[in-house]
Amino acid sequence: MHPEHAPSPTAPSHQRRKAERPQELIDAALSLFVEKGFAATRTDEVAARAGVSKGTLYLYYPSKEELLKAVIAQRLSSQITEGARQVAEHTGPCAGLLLDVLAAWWERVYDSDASGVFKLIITEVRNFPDIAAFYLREVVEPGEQLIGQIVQRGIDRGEFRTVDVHVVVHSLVMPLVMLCVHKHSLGACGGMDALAMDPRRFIRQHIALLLTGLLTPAAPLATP
Amino acid sequence: MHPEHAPSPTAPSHQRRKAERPQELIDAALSLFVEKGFAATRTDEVAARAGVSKGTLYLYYPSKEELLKAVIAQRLSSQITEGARQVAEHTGPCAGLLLDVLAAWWERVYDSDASGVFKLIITEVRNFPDIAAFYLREVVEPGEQLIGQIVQRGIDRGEFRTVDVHVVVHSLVMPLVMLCVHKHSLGACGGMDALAMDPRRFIRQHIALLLTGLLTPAAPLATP
Amino acid sequence: MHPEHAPSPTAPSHQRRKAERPQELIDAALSLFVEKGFAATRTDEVAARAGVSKGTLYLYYPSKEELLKAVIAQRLSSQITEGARQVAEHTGPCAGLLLDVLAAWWERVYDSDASGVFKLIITEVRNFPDIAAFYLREVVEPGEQLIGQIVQRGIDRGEFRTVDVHVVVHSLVMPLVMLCVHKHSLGACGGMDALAMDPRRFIRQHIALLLTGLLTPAAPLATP
Amino acid sequence: MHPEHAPSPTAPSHQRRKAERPQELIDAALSLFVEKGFAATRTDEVAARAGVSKGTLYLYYPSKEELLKAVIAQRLSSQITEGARQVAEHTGPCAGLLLDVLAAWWERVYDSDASGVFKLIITEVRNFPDIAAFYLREVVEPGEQLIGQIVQRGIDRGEFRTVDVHVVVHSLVMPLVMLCVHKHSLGACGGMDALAMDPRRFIRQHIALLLTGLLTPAAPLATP
DNA sequence: AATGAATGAGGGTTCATTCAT
DNA sequence: AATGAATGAACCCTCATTCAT
Repeated sequence: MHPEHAPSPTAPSHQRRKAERPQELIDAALSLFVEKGFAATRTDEVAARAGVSKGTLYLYYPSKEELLKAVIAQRLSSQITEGARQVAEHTGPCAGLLLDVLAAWWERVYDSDASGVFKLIITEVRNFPDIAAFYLREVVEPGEQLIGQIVQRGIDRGEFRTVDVHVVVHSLVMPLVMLCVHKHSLGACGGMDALAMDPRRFIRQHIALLLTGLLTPAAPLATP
Repeated sequence: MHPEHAPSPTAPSHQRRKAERPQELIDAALSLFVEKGFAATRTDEVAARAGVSKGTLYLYYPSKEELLKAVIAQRLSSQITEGARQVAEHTGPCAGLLLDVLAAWWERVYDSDASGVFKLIITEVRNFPDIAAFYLREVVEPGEQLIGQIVQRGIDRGEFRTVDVHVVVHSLVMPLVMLCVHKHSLGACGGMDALAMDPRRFIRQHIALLLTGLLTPAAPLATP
Repeated sequence: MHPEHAPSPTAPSHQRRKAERPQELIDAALSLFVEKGFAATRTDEVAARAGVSKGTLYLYYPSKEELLKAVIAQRLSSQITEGARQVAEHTGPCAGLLLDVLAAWWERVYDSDASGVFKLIITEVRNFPDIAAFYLREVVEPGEQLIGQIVQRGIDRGEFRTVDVHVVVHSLVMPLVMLCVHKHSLGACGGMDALAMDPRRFIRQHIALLLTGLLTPAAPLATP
Repeated sequence: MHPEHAPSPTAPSHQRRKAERPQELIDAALSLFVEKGFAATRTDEVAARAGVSKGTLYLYYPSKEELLKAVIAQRLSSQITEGARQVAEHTGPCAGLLLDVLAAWWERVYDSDASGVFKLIITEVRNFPDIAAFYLREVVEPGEQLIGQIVQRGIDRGEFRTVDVHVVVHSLVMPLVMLCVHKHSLGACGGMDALAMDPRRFIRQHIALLLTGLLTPAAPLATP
């Protein structure tokens, strides 16, 4: 209808900014919500960190609460799909696959600001119950599915001892999540490095330790 | 001044109530802070749940923030000492000791409302940095000390393989903490039991799984 | 339950103020809503005119809109009952009764701040449709009933010509209402006395003029 | 400056639109101001109802308040002149003239959206005192002049009894104005037709009723 | 000691107005 | 001329804190 106003690669900067605003606001909101909590974050802070005025925020999100939901929704989309691809392609021993998939996924999340989403959910889920169902469906279930599948395959192939898959999955994953949470709580309280260790090294050693308990005596940890 | 109100061994019940007020307020505050977060909890709610009026709260704590600190401080005291005693008395294999100490400590915490303190600290530590130092000194360090000691003793005795003590301690403990946090976040969002498992059983299996990876091939899991 | 807190004639001034607050707030709100309109009146203005702070207003009324409804509701109660009593007691000619009832009712309303309610309803009824039904039921219908009854009695007795009762009632009443509205709109714009006349005199002459048109040639205006 | 855009008798349609913008904006503003009140009407609503964007409104009127003044000013011009012409041409009895002039004028106003201006003035005159002087000079005074003149002529000719002209004028006119106001307040609150009558019929009967009281016994209501 | 009415600073949200395009 | 994104002052309402009783 109004082709002369359609955004295009050569659109004026005014138009390009508009397209980027929602993401800028979500980024600002995520960092502040994780930092201070939802209730303690003021909308002007979010706007200021996104480089706009308070009123502008409301051009894109109708309320602070909707902004929170947008933050959660957009960070949860497709965090799992990448791992699924890795699994599909893999052919070698399951132990190595587990280590690779978990460590790769975790490093991707831990290094990005998506790591804060775990803290955010822990903090806010009881005040906004919609989030719970969403998170379970989008993250918890597909994630457990994925890891559980690998563990089951290892058992079926005789690489792993016969164990409760559910238990193993949680023993593996909980510390990964915990480190993400830690990064944004005690870990962010400068000066006192509570854990006093390299998180990457820890995660790999943690997985290896569990694999040691998991492997049948004969099985190798990785392809020789 | 009012001798007829002087406290006595046979003081009237409303005198006894007075002595219990601080604890009642702390209990009310803890449950609400854990439930909704510090910022989203109103002081009238705390007072109401403690069965007093809003003004009364301020007779015992000078501000909402001081109330928070009192909540944290009183819940962290002497959660560790019990474990230390167990360790001192124990003589058998370290694997059994680890399982006993960890499971006993965890069950005590998980079943009480002290479990909420973990969520509370994760949520609020960045807004109240005093809490960080306090928590590290009172909980994290003595806890790691205690568990680390047992692991080290197992290595020294040849029961455990030579591993990074720090890593093992965190692999062991993080899921315990995580379950406490879960109880008060997703786990409290009625209806959807995300984990779908018995936490007690999980914790024992988790520890056993790690011990399997930890034990030297010859060592027994428990006293034969 | 708490007899020691029950308000009593000898209650402390603190208690007596509390009992008077709702009326003080309604009076303040009525005058301001009539003066500036509902939307253009700020809640702090209402509070200030009532001699309290902004927060106090919300101890008594949960929102500005509920305050408006309270204003309307309390001013409409029992404005009609007094007239009904006069009618019941009267025995003489209907013309005199009409003049007395209408002029008395009108003077009572015109001189009090209830006169502003007419303007308020005209102004706000479309934004708050609840008010319409309430006003029709509490004021319009009983009022028309009352006046219509007198007119009908006059016709039945042969004092008045046979006319459309409905029309007469409205011809009589509309200028009365109009003067009330005028008092709070153009009439309040100091300096320019648009009507340039004594409203009391006008109302009596207006009624008399209509009665002249109403009376059968033989009937007297009042008891001889 | 831009000769290619110079307006011409055969200007393109978007030029003609431009010329109509002020009127479209005034129409939109009038209907909304009457509906919701000045303060409760948002400028985007006015713009939307006029079919333009919010910014465009400010090309034609420098502020919301100036728009209000424009609305009032343009609706008040020349509502009276038509009546004046009728009076000048008339020769028959004054009673018929009064009925014709008043009913014709009233029907013209009541059926158009000019009827809303009465409500608008009642509602806003205290917030914008400029309007008061303007309205009195442009509408009230010439209107009273016109009607008063006819009444006076009737008295002079012996058609009407000797009465207070001022009173008669207001008794005649107030219900006419009131019906206009009613149309846009209670009358617009769908469903409950408070008056339950045909306004045209009422107005004619109202005037006739007053004329009955006004006429000397011998005078006819209209030319035989 | 206990109450709860009162306060007022502060936060979420709206909207008249501006201005780059 | 027209747009609509952006602004920020202002408004409604909340709630931590105080204090008279």
